[in-house]
Amino acid sequence: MDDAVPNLSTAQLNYLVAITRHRTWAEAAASLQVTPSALSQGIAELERRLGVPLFATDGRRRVPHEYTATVAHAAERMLADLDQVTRWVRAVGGGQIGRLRVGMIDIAAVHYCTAALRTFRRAHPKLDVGLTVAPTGELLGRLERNELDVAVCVDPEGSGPFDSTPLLSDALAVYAPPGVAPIGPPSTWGPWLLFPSASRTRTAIDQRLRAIGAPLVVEMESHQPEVLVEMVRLGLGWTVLPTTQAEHGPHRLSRASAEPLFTRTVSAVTRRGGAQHPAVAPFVAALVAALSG
Amino acid sequence: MDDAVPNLSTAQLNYLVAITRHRTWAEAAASLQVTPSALSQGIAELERRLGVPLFATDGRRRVPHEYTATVAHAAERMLADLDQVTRWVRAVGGGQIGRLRVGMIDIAAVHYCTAALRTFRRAHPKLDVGLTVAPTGELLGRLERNELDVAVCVDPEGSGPFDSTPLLSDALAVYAPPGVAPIGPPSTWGPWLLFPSASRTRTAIDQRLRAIGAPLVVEMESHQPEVLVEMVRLGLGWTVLPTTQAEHGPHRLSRASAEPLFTRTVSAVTRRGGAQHPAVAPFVAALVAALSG
DNA sequence: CTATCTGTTCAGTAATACTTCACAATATGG
DNA sequence: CCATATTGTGAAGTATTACTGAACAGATAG
Repeated sequence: MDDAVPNLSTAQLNYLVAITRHRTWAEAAASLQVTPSALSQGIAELERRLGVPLFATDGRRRVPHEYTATVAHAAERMLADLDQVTRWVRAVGGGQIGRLRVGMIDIAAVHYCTAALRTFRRAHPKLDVGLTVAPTGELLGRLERNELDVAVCVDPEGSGPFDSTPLLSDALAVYAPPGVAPIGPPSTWGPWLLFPSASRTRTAIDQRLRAIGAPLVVEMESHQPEVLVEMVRLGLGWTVLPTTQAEHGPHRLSRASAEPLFTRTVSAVTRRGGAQHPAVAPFVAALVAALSG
Repeated sequence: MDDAVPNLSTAQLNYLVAITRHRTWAEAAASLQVTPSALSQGIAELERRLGVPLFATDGRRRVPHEYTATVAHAAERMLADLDQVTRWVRAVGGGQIGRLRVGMIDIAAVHYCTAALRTFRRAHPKLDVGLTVAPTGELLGRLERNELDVAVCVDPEGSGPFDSTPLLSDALAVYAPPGVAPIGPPSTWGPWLLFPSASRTRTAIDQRLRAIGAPLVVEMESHQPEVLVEMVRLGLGWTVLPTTQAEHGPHRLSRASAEPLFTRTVSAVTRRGGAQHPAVAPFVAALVAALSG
């Protein structure tokens, strides 16, 4: 009988995770800077210690079992935990200053948080604040893999292992092309120029538009609100945007209806777990102070 | 500069955890079946790879830093994850049947779930169902350390990394000694024979009794409801018990007040995390079926 | 068929972890 | 005060382990 808890190395877990992230083992080995031989032997050793084969051999190709994905996922989680606590203890115990990896959705980076970011950077000159701008879904994925220390994005509302601090409410409204007047009932609205279908905000938009009976004919999709604004100004269709993005800058749109279609909560989100980068707390506090004052 | 994610072995994490769980390093080394020298060198290697000292040296004694507890806690979590996924993959991938470790509070084991347990064991003859009976707090602790696969206990209500499936509502009522009549207002009740102060249910009982204005003079404490029932029958005082425990068997108590003092939810609780023992789901399903039908 | 990609296997070598032994610093007890 | 046990550390030797490099075998493409 094998030991209750086998003695593995993180390198072996890394092997497994790398394999799930690359199409071939050779590619995975290259990404780890080891020879394919080392990878092969490492996985064999891992299987031996777990006491269970992780890959079946189909001809020359290695095919994972159904349960292998679960093991790989657990390995990924353990490595993320290790990465998190390592960064934390180095920042704290080493007395270092370190690097704070911040993610933001575009509207937060270019509108809501610009001043707060600048102020925070000035207050912590030795802290290297790295900023990544991406949609909410991608930011949450990175947070889960511990590639970010904190993200400012749409609140995940309890889905996934996250803690969130609400920062502000963001209203989204419907905008018609210039010259459409008077505005008819929702059944006459469209066609639409919207965020891409994969986006979380888009899902919410579709839901709300359907609820009020607007036909969902989508002409174009883009992640860039400026593009959508321009297209609407050219009369190509209608759109739904955060009011701050549509009614800001030289070319403003005007609402089809005075009241917003719906509001979403923008929050500061962190990966759940005891060990956070020590600069996260002051950073979130700075955001809260800047946005409430 | 060290690697982003250092290459550790689970043995090293075990060293750190063992040290936190024993008073001296020699004791910890003995518990791991290695020499003190190996432990010392292993910790030194761990510190080297993390790039941070975990223990300061005060004379001859080694004293942990403040942040060391956090690292140890993360290590504990990673080891629990590993243990969990290892058991799971061995049960699934090895085609084994394995052992299901069930925990229950006494009332569930001897009253609510006896029939369901017997039926489930008969339906899965090759599955070794190990049953541990203990108070809720202890069961949750064991669950967190992955010493149990599932526990039937008072619902933790979101505290801790648990998922829970509600099974039933359990009413607790106040019982006076025989011959006390008529029953006066709550301010005349007592003295009390109750569960021990450390118990979760006792905390809830105290809170409710205070709320209705009953004086809290506690004569005796016991974990065993049978003992409390007997003492009340002998006229030594009043008690608060689950109605099913007090009004069952040959020597029944009668309530001081028809309506229960409060109700608690008994749930099937598991440790949160992707990899569960494959028999947990059918087991919980069997409980739900038996208790709802 | 050749060429190239895949993953495996087999040496040989470098790194690593462990035990044994010796030792320094603390108690404990007479 | 001096014995005596105990705690943690360091050094040497040994066994295990992990890696590289080369040779090998199945698969696929031109």
